[in-house]
Amino acid sequence: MTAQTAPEQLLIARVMLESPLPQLDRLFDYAVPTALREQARPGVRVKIPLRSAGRIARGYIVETTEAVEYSGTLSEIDEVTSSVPVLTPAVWNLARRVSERAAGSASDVVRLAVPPRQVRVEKAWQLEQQSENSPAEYRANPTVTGYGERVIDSALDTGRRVALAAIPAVHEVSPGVWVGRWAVTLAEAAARTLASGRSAIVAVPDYRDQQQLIEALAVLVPLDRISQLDARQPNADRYRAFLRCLEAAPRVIVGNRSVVYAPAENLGLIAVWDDADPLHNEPLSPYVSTRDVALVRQEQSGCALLFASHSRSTWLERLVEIGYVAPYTPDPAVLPHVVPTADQPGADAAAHARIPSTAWNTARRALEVGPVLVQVARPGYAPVLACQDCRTPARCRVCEGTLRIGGARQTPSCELCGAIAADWHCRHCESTRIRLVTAGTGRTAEELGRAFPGTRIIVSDGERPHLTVDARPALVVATRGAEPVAAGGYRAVLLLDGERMLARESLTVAEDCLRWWSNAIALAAPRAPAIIVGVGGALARSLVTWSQHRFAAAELPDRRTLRFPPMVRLATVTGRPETVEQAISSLPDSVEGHESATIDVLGPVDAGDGLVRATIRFDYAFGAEVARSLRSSIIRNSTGRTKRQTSKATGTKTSFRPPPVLRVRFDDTEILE
DNA sequence: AGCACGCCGACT
DNA sequence: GTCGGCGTGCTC
Repeated sequence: MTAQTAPEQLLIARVMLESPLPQLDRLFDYAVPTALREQARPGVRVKIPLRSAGRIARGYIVETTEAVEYSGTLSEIDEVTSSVPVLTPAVWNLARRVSERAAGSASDVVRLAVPPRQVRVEKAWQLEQQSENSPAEYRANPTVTGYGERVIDSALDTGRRVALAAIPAVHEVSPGVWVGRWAVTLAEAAARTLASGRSAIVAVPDYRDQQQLIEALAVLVPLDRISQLDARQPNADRYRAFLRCLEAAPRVIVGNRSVVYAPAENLGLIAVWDDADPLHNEPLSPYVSTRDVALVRQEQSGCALLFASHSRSTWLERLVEIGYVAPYTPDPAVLPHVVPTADQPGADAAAHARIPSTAWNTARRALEVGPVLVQVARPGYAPVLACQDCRTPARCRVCEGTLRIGGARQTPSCELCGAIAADWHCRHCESTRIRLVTAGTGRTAEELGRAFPGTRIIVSDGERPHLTVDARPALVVATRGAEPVAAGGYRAVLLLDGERMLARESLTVAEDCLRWWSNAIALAAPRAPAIIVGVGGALARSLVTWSQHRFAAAELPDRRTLRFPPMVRLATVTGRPETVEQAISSLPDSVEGHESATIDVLGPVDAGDGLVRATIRFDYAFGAEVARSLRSSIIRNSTGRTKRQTSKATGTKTSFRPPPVLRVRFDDTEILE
């Protein structure tokens, strides 16, 4: 060592391992060799030895420090895979909080947040970064229109949390290009954020929504300031877009659910379109929805948060009621022309198929001037148990869960708590006769086409979706959720399968239907009639007055009484009976400072393959405690569990892992279906 | 996951 | 007396 070299402090890197194993879900300290000092910055991918020098694991440096927290001898970082800091501190903090809340691994969340590395893409990007051509400054003063003078602007500027009732209309953003008006609103909000020098993230449920948003953005924001980050795009494209987000210049980042993890520095806005759409539910562990990630990220970053939708979800309504999110409605108000009809399908079946005469007449007239939307149910619903006499769906008398039946002559039992419904009787008509109701498949386009001979028919469904249709007359038959945007709006909207959609057995069926119908009605031209067939009561009323939030608000007291989401939270625990039993028995039974908060367990019920499932219901105050408790149960059960079995027959040794030792899932609304 | 440590049966 | 079986536990 020469005299000039100052004695260097030992540099320590704290590393998150890329591993799904819960027992490895913590930071490990490694010494940074002198040769890697320059590269070993927080956020970079590294390779490190684990347990023995021969075994190399991958991970990310989360932070560097000079203080030693680990008392043993440190191993050295083996290699810095790339000097690009892909796991930013903000995203790391988000991943850690989100995983804690969901009793999952931080590395599982990071896997959603950081796309796999593409060496060629990364090299090209790095080269481009050196050439230092910063984008032209975005000079504009965009404003969010349709909500009163600068009302939303100031909400954005002050970082508020907002539940925004979208404007039910379509809009021509450039000649011949029509999008839902909601897309314009979100694009304006994003543009305003960008103009203030900050980035905006906009999460939409599916690709069709994303297209509309991009069209709306393209006329407001320079194209090189827009990134599309979508888990379905090819890896190279996704990684390229991801790297762009790491650049200092603010951007608008658009994508589906995983976009809420985009590494935008200086984040000014997170916007979520239609938060109740099930596509916002992440199917990968730890199963955290866009809504929840957005709420956590807003809390951490202090950015503005915009939930926009035509129909308010009960989850959002709860947040409005506790004052956490502020509601805004269009000003001037926009009221679609909704007409409920109790008319029965016409007797003349051959001519009118199953369309009631009022609906048929309206459609006939509208078809003379432009396109008409016909929304139908998706084919094939599961059979449900209902009262044989009055058709009221059968529910568990203990917990209001859904009743299921195993075999033909078996007694129905509750899917949630397992209670046997031995002496069931209908709470509506007191009948004791229960039967299986099978909702038939949806009506076909051909069937509808026969009712309107000589008309152009366009079918849009899950397999053959149409994004848009032109303004010429056509009967557009779409399954719910696959409605195209029509140039100028539909001249009439027919919601035909209301009854069938409502027949689906699910706690959330009413709010789901309200969302599907509202989204379809919002595609109508100004003052064009939207006819809803066979639906009355509070549902129809909230559509006619276009005040879906009132319906959501009215749901909440019932949910509180029944102890159902969103008034309580749920966690389902699946595993072998003794494991689930252990996890349940180690749950906390009280939370300090929240003496009135309660927790209870439904089940366990059989989940097949020798596994059982219990559903834990708890008040929000319990959230952190329940997550922590379940997490430690997961860790306890994940260690030393590999069992080797010697097969008697062949004498060969097979190593097998018992199926998921303990699976935990929070706020899974599908459990109620 | 992997891999090392550690405590009981059949062998030079 | 040991060699090695795989249950248990740890990984900076």
